[in-house]
Amino acid sequence: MARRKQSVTIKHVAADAGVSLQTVSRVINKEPNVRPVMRERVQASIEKLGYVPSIAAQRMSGSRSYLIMALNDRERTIADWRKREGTDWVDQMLLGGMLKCAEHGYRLIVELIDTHSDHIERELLGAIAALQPDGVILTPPHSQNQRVIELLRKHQISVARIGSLDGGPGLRFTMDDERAARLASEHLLQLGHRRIGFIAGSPEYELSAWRIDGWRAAMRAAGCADAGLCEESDFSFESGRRAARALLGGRQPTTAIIASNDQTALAVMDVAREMELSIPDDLSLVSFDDTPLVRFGDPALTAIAQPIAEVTAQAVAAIIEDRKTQSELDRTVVVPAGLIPRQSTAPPRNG
Amino acid sequence: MARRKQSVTIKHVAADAGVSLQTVSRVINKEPNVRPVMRERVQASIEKLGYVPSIAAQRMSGSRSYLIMALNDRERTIADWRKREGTDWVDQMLLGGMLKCAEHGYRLIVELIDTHSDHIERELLGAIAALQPDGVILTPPHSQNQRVIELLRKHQISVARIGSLDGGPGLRFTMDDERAARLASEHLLQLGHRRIGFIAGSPEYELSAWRIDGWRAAMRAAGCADAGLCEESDFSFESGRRAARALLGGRQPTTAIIASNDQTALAVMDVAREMELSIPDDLSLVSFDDTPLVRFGDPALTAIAQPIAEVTAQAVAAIIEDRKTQSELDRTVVVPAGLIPRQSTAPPRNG
DNA sequence: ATGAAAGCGCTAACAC
DNA sequence: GTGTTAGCGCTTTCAT
Repeated sequence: MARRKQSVTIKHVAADAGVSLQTVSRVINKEPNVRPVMRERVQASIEKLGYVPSIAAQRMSGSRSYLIMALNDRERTIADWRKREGTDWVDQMLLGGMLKCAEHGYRLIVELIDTHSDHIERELLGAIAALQPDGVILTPPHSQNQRVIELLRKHQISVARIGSLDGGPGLRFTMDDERAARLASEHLLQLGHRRIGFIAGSPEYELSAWRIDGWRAAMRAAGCADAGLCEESDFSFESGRRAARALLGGRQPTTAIIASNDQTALAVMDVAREMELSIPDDLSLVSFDDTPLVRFGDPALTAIAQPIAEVTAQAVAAIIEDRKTQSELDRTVVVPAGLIPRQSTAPPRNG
Repeated sequence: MARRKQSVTIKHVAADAGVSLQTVSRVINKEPNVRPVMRERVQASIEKLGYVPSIAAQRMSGSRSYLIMALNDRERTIADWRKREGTDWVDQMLLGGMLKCAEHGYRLIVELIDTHSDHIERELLGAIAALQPDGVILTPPHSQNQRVIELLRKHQISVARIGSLDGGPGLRFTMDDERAARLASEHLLQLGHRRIGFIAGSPEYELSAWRIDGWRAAMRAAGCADAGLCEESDFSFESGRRAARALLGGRQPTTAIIASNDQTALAVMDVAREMELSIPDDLSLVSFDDTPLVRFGDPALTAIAQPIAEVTAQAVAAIIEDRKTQSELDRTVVVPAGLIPRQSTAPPRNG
């Protein structure tokens, strides 16, 4: 197969503008030490010839690949895609990430890695070797995986971690899950609920603990007991059902439940239906994911809206900035999630 | 900034195996003219060192970039992502496309291009120059854009077109929209409907006409009049409402409607609600998209399920095959969409 | 069947 | 400020 060559290269531009390759390169990369006259002349040639640098070539010689990898848990992501229930985590990452990337001539590329695999390092190394991304955006649970973080650092790849604060210095992003859980709890407390159950997410996720903290803080601030009102889940529908039955089945059933994601929230609705509990009359419900099923279901659920697009956009921006900066960035960025009240929360019956 | 180098390169493997670079390259690319002994020796070194070729370097020298671009309409895609109503077209493309790519060491990269822009060629040229993809998967309406197809052909990029048959030779994929529309119509005819309205999609889309054809064929085969029963839309909710009002507002309202996508189907539900028509008692409804809102709404809609993941997987496979083959491929692949009966279709009241 | 050499498009380092 | 040189990791071509 014939060698496929670039139609317009930096050489063409250099020839057309009557300057050296290096000057063109400097203009492309917005480097200093180019007279405005030259700069304009080169820019004109670029426009005229419709020149766009090859990112492969840029990567080969320079330090940048103009590629940012969005790393997601393979199993969960594929399961969501297959289920087709509208979970749009990846879409929101693309929305925020791709657009921000485009502003800077970068591309976002989605990559799936097994979380529980022994050879997670091998998998990741493969992706790194193949793509050589300038940066990686880690989502839970990868964002708290020390082996992953270490590996990326060793390869001098900028890392933005979403939903994890442990794990050393770097770029950390949270949606302030603790505050979000507090908001949800306070919303229910204000409606008059006292026995508010909490379905925690998988303990493998750092943010699961934050959410419990927020709920517990709110409960205690209001003088409510929280003992026995927190049930664990693994974010799955089935584990949500188990948790819901535990919270609703006892002698003192909760009058409200906060579920750590959409699946467990739907599970609560399912159990409530079985028990002939009406939402919100007999039971109030808050979902920690604002997915389509949650928003457009009957009743529409009060939910925590996580600004995933915004967080991803900021993560991309931070990575690009990190590339330019000499010193390694070390900061935490908070893009708070908000509460959207809908029809699933109301005062308790005997409130 | 320091030059960031590959940790394990083909050189390391060659040294470790005691062979030339060339032999390693041959093994990587599964080329002939390597003795089994050598091949195994090299494979062992690759495994041992965890070597993975750099796709940037592969692209620089060879003819392949191991990148496949999935091109989507920018405006529509971003609108869907922002609306957050669960449209999962891109997700399904990723599901089918990424996994198939992974099998062959390829990556799928999503790219958004304006459809109505004058400088669509410039945009596309930019993406081509930057990424130099081996292949591009075109979705409607790009898949029928002659300028786009021409441009890609000129750059020797394999093209797989989904949802377009016009536009010359190449790899064409359809979900047999005509048959799908026929299935939907026959389903309603069998239930006893005679006045079945059809909300067509945007006439800019080739497949909109196919669907009309399928519906019309079924109607005529059943001896039903179809005059005045087809209303145009642009796939938007508002245009769906207009179409629904036209079909339901006259003296002889239709007893069933087939809507060309989820938005127009939801619009029909909206209008039906306003007119106090019950679905399916007063009106049967079929949606041409099987999105979450359609599946989990109340009532759950009878829908055409489009195998987007499967089509994309096949498109990826065809592109990769096309790269290997000398002769250019020219064929049409049909991955038929199916009908999923749900609660929105029933015999007409006076049927 | 295997190896050596040239070059893809670009940038870092250094000269001027 | 600007140009020159070397080389990134790999594949192609050609020689052996």
